[in-house]
Amino acid sequence: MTGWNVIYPMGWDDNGLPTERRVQNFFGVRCDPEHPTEPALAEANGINKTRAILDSLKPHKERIKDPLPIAREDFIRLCHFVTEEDEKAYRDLFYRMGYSIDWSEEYATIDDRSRRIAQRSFLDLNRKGHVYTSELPTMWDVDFQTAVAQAEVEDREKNGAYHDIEFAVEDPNADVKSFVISTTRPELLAACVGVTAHPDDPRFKGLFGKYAITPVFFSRVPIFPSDKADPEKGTGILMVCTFGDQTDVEWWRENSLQLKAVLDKDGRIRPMEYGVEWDAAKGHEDRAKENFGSLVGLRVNQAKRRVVEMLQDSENSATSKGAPLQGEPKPITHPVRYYEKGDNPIEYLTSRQWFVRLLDKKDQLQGKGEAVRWRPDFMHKRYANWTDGLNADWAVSRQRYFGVPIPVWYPLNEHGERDYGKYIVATEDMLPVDPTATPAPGYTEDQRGKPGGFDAEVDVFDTWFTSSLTPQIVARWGDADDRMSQLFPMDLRPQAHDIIRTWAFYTIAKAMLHHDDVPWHNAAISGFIVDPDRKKMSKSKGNAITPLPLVEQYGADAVRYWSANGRLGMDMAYDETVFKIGGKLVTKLYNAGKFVLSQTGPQGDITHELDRAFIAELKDVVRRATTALDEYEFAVALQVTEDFFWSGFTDNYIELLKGRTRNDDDAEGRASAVAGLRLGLSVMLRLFAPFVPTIADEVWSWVFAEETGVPSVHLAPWPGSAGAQGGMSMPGVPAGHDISAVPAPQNPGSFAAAREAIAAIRKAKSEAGISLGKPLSSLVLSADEKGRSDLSLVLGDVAAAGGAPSVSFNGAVTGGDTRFEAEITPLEE
RNA sequence: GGGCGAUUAGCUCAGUUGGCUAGAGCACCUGUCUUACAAACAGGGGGUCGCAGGUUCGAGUCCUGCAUCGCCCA
Repeated sequence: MTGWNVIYPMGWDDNGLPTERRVQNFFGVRCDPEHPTEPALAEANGINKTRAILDSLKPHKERIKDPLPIAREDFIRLCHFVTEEDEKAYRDLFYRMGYSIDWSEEYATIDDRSRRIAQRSFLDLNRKGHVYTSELPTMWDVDFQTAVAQAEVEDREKNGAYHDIEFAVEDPNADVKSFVISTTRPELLAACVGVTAHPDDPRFKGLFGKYAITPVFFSRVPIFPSDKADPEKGTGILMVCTFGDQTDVEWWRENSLQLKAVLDKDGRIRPMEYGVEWDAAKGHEDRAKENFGSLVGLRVNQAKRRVVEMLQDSENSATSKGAPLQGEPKPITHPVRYYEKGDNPIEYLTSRQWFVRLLDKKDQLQGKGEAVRWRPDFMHKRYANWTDGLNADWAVSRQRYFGVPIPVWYPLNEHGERDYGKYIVATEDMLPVDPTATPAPGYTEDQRGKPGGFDAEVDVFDTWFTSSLTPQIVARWGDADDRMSQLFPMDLRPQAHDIIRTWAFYTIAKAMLHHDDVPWHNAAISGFIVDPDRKKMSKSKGNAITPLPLVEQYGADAVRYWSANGRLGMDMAYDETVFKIGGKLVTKLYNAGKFVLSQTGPQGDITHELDRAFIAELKDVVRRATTALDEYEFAVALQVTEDFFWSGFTDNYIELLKGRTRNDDDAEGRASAVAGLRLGLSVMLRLFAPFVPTIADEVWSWVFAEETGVPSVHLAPWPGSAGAQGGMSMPGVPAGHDISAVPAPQNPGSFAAAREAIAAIRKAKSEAGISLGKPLSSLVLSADEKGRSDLSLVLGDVAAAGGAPSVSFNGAVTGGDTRFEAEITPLEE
């Protein structure tokens, strides 16, 4: 409407765990890459057919209890079926909501272009030295069995218990022969590789440099000082395990401690011979081996119970002073880290992953964050705080199936072992590529898995690795039809505040690493719709609402009206009355349009003072609404428009004109009235068009479409706009629809004065208990000099609207808060 | 523990750089079938602006502290 050629693409983020989980639950299957493909499944062309085939392989009831393993290829096909269904539902909803999306610009993060550009991103990062693969302790979800990134982890307040456990000091000559540590995770005792306390803590100063012996497993571990140990917490001395948390990782690294990985990728205790592969104090080897053996295969919680039992056995003491467990466990609540989509706590496992180097670029990332205009401003703080608190590089590899493959292979040595240092990256011409299906450059397929041959990376990218490229995907970065120079950086990223640390952050990071630029100039951060008690909506709490039933009940315009009331960055309490108000606005627009377009009369210009004064106010409304929209303050624009529509246009201007539009004796005044009404309606429809597009376009279609040759209000020029921008073609503003062509009134206060006068007359009629349409035989207004002067040019309209033959004046209003007061005499019947 | 936001009428919310008697819609009360609209219109009542200090001629607005709620992070 303002003449700009705007791109508004639609992208579907269909990679990732939620899709996989839905497929697993919906079909009763699980992905097993070792499993052969099922030919029948390849024939399936949709959900129903697929279910029938699966039912013939294994009944549904049994599959739900014990999921059917299927090949990766088959699994991915099912993922596509599910995402297609979901996307269809959203597409239908967005159509009904009237979003002006360029549907020809639709893309999905799993489609060929997105995969190609995501892999191109990896190639570029690799070329620039920003990626590396390494075997490191990483946050791991034991249910999904994948690495997760810092951004995907959240703290949850959980019940736990401090267990006080006695350790022995190895040195027989030490002053202190034993000490007690306090831990919430006794099951990690077998992974204990050190003990630490604060360097200034007098209780433990003498121990530093000596060794401790753990109970139950009789492991010899160093005692070292650390500033990070809190003397106030627990007993002030604690065990370091591989790995309980991020601090353990740091202690392990800084002190070159041993690695005792006790947990397997599925969250169970690994088979390992304590006292054989891992040391145990002399004479205790068998005991250590037997104790650990009883834990093998147990889940974390089971292992915890078993270790606590063993800690109650004095035979397992390292000091021969009775049971190592001191007293009863003390219940506490404490924050526990979870993968945001997970049901069991995060564990720190050592595994090989791919990383994007970000920790060394915090300053640059802050600079780019400052170069983006955040709306509202304070949202920038969220970004800055997150960037400041980064403590790990971005782990981008995921041990999942439905995602963009990492385009990498590894050469195998003569023993068939991967040489990770010499990894092979795909070449540009291969993209998109699935390395498990295509041989590495320079190799042939028959060398796959053979000594001296190659082996494919099976991991896929984190879903954010692709969705952080949405500007580049839309701009087709690096493709033959590249549009980067026109579309990058983009103008606006609209998104909610919960994904500043992920979507916004990673998108800024990628734009910086690839282009040393910002991805967009503005970030408009919306709040959430919260339930009437201001609680976050969630499916599991049962307080969530979905838009479609509301669209069906109240109409798309009412739903849009409601959402347009939300201020950027502010949560909005769900309030159904707002839909009703939106519905009333739609009805009112319909009725006002019907009335205005039914007024006929001689053709003519807007010459009357009242009409020009009304248009002058309307110009101001246009100016304020336009300014607000320029600042992304759409709620303000709507409110300014709506206020004037009700109190300026329908309740007053239309009412004041009803006399003149029917006055056969004043052709010029009548023509001016009809023209003023129609221009007013035309402008109001265009101002409302972004908010209530359906009714605005409906009313436009009745007369204006044909009259102007502009078939839709959404193609009509924005009131007061400069016309076509940047080479776009726009229809000119048709005669009678151009607000700027109307001359200024003689007195800018005319319309306001008429409005106040009519209010005074209404008040008098209301207080007299008579109908507002009741004709008057006399109408006397009290007004001061200024009031009389402001009214002088519009008296005829005021008298007609009041139902009086004429207006006479009295002295100024004494007291009160109005300029005008009316004395009325109803006409005798 | 750190950061951010919010707290204004019964409800949902505006209130721009400090400045007339703090506003809107809904709800409530009263009136009106009025030639676009009764899913309407008109009139009216209703607030110690979370609390306590401070700055100022003047504070819903600025400063300090506190309380409550929410979000983000540790």
